[in-house]
Amino acid sequence: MSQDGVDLEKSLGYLLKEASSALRAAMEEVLRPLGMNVTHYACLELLAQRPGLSNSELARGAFVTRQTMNVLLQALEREGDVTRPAEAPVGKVLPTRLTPRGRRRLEKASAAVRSVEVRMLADLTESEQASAFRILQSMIRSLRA
Amino acid sequence: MSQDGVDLEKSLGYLLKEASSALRAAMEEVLRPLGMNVTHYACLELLAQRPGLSNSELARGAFVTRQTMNVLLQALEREGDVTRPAEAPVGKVLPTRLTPRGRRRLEKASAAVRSVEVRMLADLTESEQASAFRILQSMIRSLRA
DNA sequence: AACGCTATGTCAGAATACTGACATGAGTCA
DNA sequence: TGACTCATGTCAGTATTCTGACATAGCGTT
Repeated sequence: MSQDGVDLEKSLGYLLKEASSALRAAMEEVLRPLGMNVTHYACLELLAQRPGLSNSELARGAFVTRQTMNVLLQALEREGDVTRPAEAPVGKVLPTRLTPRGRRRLEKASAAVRSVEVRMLADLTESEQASAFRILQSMIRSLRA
Repeated sequence: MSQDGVDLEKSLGYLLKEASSALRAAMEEVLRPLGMNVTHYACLELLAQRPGLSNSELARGAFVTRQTMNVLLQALEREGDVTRPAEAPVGKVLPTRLTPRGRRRLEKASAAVRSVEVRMLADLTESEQASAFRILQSMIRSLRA
């Protein structure tokens, strides 16, 4: 910017984008040494919390299309971080699971990401964090309506 | 998701991404009928607030690389929404300005985007909005540190 | 003046994510 | 049962964004 610190009438929408962008950059930075990117990490984290998620469900959870998630899953499968049955147990849905190797890689990544989040919240009180939680959820609900 | 509404231990980071993603989707939706996307709009809005911004400055403000912003500016120039001098008045920096046509297109887009933001904040009180402002700025500051 | 350092605009190629399309399976309803 | 709708996994092609690289201009220090 030609003149910083003047942040003239920044809207909440812009601030939201700015914060999200800064968070993503910080995450990419700590994940790169581990050979991961954010989508990569999001996928493994989702699988740790909800084993057996399908490709489409993972895509929605990581905010990408199911085609994009599919190529990521193929790569993760090739590297041995996740497994999918060769045939669908029911319907066409292929439930995905972490392998022990994937779980180990996720642990390191989780620690790195947690440290970023801790830094992000460093100057906020408990009650401010609770407010942020409520407010963000309200925004999401209203936007989806 | 296989089971929605259970939002198990969602982190603030995830919520931030979720809100930003929902906002972007909502913006794309209202901008599409106007033949614009979000980066498109961000560029014009920045130019309205700070006429004469350079390519690199616009890129930083819209959270893309300067290469990406450059191709966008070339398109905007071709369509007659912005103008850039053929030669740099000083150094290599090419100051960009809105044309009357660009200003008119921006006005419609601004109205559409504002309506989205109003919807996003519909269920929040004035003081909650002020809290959101403070909190997001704190997060950004901490992440950049 | 001369040397580094940084930032800019731009070109080319690579990587990444997307849109479109298809066949298939589950669920619904008449 | 049959028709319809919707969601899934996947393939192909397109579009978009990024990384790498280059020449150049401003700025500060020596």
